[in-house]
Amino acid sequence: MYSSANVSERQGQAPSLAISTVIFALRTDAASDRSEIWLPLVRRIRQPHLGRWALPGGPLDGRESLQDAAARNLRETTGLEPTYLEQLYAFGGLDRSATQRLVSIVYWALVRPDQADLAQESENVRWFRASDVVGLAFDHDEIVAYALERLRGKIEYGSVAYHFLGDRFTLAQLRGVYEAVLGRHLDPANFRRQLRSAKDIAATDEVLQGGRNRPPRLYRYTGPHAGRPPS
Amino acid sequence: MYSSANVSERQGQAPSLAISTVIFALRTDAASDRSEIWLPLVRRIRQPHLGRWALPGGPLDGRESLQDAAARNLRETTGLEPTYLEQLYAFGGLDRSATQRLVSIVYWALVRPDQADLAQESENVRWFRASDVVGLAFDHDEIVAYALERLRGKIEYGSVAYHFLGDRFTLAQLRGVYEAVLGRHLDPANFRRQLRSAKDIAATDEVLQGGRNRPPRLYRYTGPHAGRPPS
DNA sequence: CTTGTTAGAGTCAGGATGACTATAACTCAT
DNA sequence: ATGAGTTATAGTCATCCTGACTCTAACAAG
Repeated sequence: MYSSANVSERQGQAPSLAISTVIFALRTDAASDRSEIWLPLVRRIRQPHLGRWALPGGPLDGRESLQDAAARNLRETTGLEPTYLEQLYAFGGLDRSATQRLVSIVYWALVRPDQADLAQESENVRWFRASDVVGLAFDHDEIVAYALERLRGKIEYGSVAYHFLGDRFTLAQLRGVYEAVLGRHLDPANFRRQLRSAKDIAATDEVLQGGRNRPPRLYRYTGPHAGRPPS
Repeated sequence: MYSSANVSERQGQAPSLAISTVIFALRTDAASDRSEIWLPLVRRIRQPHLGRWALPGGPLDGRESLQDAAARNLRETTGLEPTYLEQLYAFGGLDRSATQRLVSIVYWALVRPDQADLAQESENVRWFRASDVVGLAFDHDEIVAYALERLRGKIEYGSVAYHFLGDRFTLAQLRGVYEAVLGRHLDPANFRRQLRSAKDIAATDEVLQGGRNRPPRLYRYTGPHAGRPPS
């Protein structure tokens, strides 16, 4: 038995506070040539849930802001710097962990495909298709599901989609992001029309050469570049 | 000096975790007959910020879920049971409190006017117009501003407006809620048309008697009754 | 019974949306 | 070189939603 703590023993203790981060990246499936959402998970190297996959995270250090701690999760598991990082939700149910009362403040990040290709994989860090994750440690299954739900909600309204892509992108690539997140096909012509009226996207004078069809024009995102609400 | 703690001394300590709650209620201004957003604040009875007004809240007890702690804030300051209670944001900046590293998970609640009339006021609990609050303890000015912003965002999209009202209400009353939150005039005819297509609102066969004009029909909200996302 | 006020229905033009068609520009196989 | 296949990009058209507005109904107060 890895712990003798039970509910009555830990009633008086102050809850532990941890930060976790859901890191979403876009990967293009080589076979179908369609974009998909992936995320990195880390293998737990201690009890509870030893050996199972979990969201990157750890206890909150007294010297760090919440946002900084989430950025550190991102850096330590993938080697990447955050381009989009926002608070998702604070999870604090009584039965989240068998060994202690644990409150987790969860952030979510978006990284670009060129960054995701650089990210290290190892024995204890591996990338998974977001639609495949199941059987994670703690309540992390539900947290990932909730993060995907929020991602879907945000992409319709706001400006998150661009943060999945590099600074130059084609409209077909951007449409691929929307289709991957929303899970449905979008009409290319109508998609184009909508984005011409979107004000923080601008056409460049370059086109993407090297494809097997008519070369598409490259676009640029000119809006605000990071999502950081209050501190 | 109420504390000798400084930044370097508290670097190693685990952050304290507290729950606070922003409680919004609707009050009808007798003079202009227009609805306004009010909220109760409590006077601090200890350092830091002794004597200043602050959001109701306190440290998180190990036995309570986050939601339960927020409901307790509501109950203890107003005597009310929650009808709408949702997590707002977790604030964890390094300089929120001068005496300790403090992480606050903030909830927001909506209460109906009939409930707000029952709520006790006292020497240390008083209601304020939301647009007037300034000079609160800690960073609570910003928290209230952020809560109002979220309220505005949610009311356009979702079903929060009904939770400000009783189980029977006229369309003029509901429009008053929207106008108070959004801060602008809405056309009565267009507002009516939109709500006829809203599916979780149903007309009753009753009308409100006693006014000085044509008696308006009463409506009922039939959708889900509380906002509780994950735990 | 007239006046003032709100309730509630209806009209109309403009803008956005989804489905669809047509043409342009490129690569590749023959 | 030429035609087939594919994507880029523009345009059309009917429908729905929205804001501004008009009109009538139903009450209270004088």
